[in-house]
Amino acid sequence: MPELPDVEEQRRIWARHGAGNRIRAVSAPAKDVVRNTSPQGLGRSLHDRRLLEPQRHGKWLIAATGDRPRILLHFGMTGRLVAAANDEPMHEHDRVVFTLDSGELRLRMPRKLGGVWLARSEAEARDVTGVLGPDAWGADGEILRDRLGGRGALKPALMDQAKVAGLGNLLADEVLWHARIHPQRRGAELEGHEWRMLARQLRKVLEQSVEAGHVPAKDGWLTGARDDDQPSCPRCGTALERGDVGGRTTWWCPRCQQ
DNA sequence: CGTATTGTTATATA
DNA sequence: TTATATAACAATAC
Repeated sequence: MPELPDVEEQRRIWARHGAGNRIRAVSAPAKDVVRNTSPQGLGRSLHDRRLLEPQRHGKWLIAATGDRPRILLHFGMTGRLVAAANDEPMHEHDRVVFTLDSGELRLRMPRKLGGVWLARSEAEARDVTGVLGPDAWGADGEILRDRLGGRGALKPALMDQAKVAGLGNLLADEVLWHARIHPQRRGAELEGHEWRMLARQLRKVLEQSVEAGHVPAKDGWLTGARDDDQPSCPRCGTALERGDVGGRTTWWCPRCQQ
């Protein structure tokens, strides 16, 4: 489930195998995955462009070229980048292929959510991604209170990309569990120390997740427990509670997260 | 067939 | 008006 850490891993792959290289061709076995132009149009715009260092904002990978055209990638639920040699056989889920001077970058994505967009300007990029809040990696207590301190429940706010960018369902639960805050607490009710705790735990969870390239299902983390048959809190052993918050499945510890 | 997950969009409500 | 809540939709594996 590509959230911020997973996309950061894709950014590293693009940086390692793409940056500095020139695009020779673009092909798309699944042409509908190229969203706002055709594969041919993408190829025309990108032909012979040199790839720069890619950026990430929330769950979006922004791969700049030359200076104008940017490639925007969103990985949906199942997408990832694969660096491959030119003669490597295609995988059935390789949806878009960027052929470079050396090797290829392939968007491998079993389910065709997400996709590839072309943006010729900052404004076009914004239209594609929608309004994105500040990236969650780097958000401090001030920013969190400022962005999430509304009257709504905290978890849906955490996942709202316009408020803070990069968190999905798994990370939101993980961070709230670490910070011992109930997912349905209203942002407006939180105290100063809770914002600081939230920011500290957010930083900790993101640090370790970004390093791993995904949210690790490690001991002592909610993600390591939530898929068990009888999930219990890794901290206190209480049976975890499962519910629906903001339309998403949510796990929390009824004892730690009051 | 329902569930799961990422988003977007539309509509309703406070 | 703005923010929030709810539901539908898209895609595909299990």
